[in-house]
Amino acid sequence: MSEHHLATDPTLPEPAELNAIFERAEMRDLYRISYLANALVLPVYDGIKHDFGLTRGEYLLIFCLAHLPVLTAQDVARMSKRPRNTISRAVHRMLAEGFIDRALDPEDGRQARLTITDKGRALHRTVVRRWLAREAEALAVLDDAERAALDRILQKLVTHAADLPE
Amino acid sequence: MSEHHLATDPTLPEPAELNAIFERAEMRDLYRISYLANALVLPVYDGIKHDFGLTRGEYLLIFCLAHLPVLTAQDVARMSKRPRNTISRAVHRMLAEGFIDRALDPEDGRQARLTITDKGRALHRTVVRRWLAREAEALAVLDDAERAALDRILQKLVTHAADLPE
DNA sequence: GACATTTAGTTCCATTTGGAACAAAATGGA
DNA sequence: TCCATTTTGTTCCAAATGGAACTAAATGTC
Repeated sequence: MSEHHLATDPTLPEPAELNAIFERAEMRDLYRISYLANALVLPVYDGIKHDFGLTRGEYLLIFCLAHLPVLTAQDVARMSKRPRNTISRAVHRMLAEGFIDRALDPEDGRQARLTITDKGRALHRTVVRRWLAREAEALAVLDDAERAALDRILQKLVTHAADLPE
Repeated sequence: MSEHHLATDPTLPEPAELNAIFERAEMRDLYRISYLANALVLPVYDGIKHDFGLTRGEYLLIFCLAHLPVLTAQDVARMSKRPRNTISRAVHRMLAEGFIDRALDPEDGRQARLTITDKGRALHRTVVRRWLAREAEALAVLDDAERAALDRILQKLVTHAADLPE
């Protein structure tokens, strides 16, 4: 096995050894959460873009409006922690596609009230199936107790994170 | 409270009500994981870019090399589930900055063996403090048992996710 | 009521991003 | 040995991204 590889030692890791980083990372949980978002969530967004032509920000806008009846662009920016200009662009493209409606607020000339259309809701229903399928794949390794624990803990983290600075 | 707002009903949500989406989202866990990655992780990357001029992909490269002694660019792409061209660019910029070294593999002319330099390791040590601080803030709402549970569950999810398609 | 400050939304611009096509090296058959 | 296939890494290009500066409307202060 070892015959004068000194110049190139240590050896390159086997594919399976690459997972060692999950245990060695100093910020274990943050690193894993970030990895999971990449590995689980981004492929779904890729599929959404491929099949429906929506970017991440555009779909997020529809998703928010599918769960809260009226929102301003600012609301969406706050909910998704994304810059306002991204949302602004998404609003105009989703308007053009007929997925959302927009009504100037008669009581505050600055803001506009955004709502989802039937077409937008139909899109949402279709896409949600993909999310649920992906989630089921991902959570397949967990038993019921673990799922319940994860659910409870994530909810705590998420409401706390919403209050953190930056 | 209600005096002829019919044209603009229903009312816009209060800021606190925006969190309702965490409970209404069909793919609760996936949505929360994605949100946490945005809310917790991206601000740290912003700080890294601001203070050290490294993009997310560039820092990830250094981070991987800080935990595994030798890697190819392909290894890093697989570990981080990012496209190879992104890593390729990061390699050359981090070489120019002196954070990593690169040695052509004498046994396989296609690949190059990447290692971290002392300068890279010093950067890593500095940046890790930010990650740990952010993680501590985020996990402050959890008790010890919850942290242990989260740790165990995330490890399960992460190793499973590494095997999922896409 | 005039004026500074805040807030919602948009536009501009430079950077980042990733898919696709590519060259070079290695591998696997026949 | 020869040729098809796979693998590593790179370049090209079009799209997405986000910071900063801006307009317009609302709010707060004197």
